[in-house]
Amino acid sequence: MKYDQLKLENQLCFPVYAASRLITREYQPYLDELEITYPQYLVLMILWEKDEMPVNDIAKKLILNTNTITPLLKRMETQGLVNRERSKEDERKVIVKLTEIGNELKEKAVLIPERLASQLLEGPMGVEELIRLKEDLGKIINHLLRK
Amino acid sequence: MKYDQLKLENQLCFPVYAASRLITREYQPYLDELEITYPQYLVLMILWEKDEMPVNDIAKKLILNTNTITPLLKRMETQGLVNRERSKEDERKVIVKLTEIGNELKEKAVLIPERLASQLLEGPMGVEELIRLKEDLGKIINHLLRK
DNA sequence: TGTGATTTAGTCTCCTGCGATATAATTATG
DNA sequence: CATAATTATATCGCAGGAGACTAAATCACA
Repeated sequence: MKYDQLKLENQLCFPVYAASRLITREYQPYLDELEITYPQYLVLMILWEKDEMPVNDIAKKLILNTNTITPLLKRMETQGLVNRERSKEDERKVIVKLTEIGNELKEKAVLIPERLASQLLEGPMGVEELIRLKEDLGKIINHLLRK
Repeated sequence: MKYDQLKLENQLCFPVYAASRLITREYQPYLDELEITYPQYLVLMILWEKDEMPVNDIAKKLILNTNTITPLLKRMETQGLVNRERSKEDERKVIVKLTEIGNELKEKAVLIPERLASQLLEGPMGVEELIRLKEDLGKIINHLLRK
């Protein structure tokens, strides 16, 4: 059939798109407990690893534009999770850092990856396959970023 | 280190999330030519394969809620890509079908998957690996939908 | 030193994506 | 037949995500 490549099932794009939403959905109940959203969780993970980062560094790590990250960070500031203040050295930069509350969330969040991992492992894929999947996606991400 | 599992790089979720956005971004220039968005393209692919579907069937295929798909379809109707009309047999149903214009877009769209595929194949992964990746994601999607 | 380019954030606007809820049509059941 | 449950779609409100653009600070270099 001439248009076979236009079938949804034959494309890589759709599974990536669908899996992304389904995985986010899977996080939802755990994130609800902490009263944060999935992108907020990603920001927190970055800051837990290295506190005090300029907006742009966070955007780069998450591969997001500043017009996405700025309102996100503002909402997080309103919720009392982070502080935002201009850098003294370079006044173009806004340094984002965790509040006490943001820092304390780490203790509760530490269980989330374990729970997710065990949920995924209930499925047909083993640890090695999931790691390979992660690495394969990493290859695609690097390839697309390189251009 | 106690919190290693909270590092961004150690989680599967983030690569899926990032790859999804990057791939969509890769489609953008091609979709811009057709003046459609990525989710609109997904809807069209479904209708190109089987025209005249109720809203709910489209939503299920795309794993989207009706509150996402309804405004999407309305915008597509405004753009003249599809028609929406209530089913005679079951008046709860709204049947979505392609317009002449929506149908003709198929001819132009047929090149998109080829272009995307060749772009991905410029990267470090071969056809077999990409197919395996698609299947692995399919396994995860099925597992998460099953629950 | 001055000025044009670059960097960094932010704003505006539009399109998703979804939880909660509403409404109307249909089906199931006592 | 009546009404409760289910199904199909839509609405409301909020949080992303991104393109196009603006503004301010800093940098590069003639």
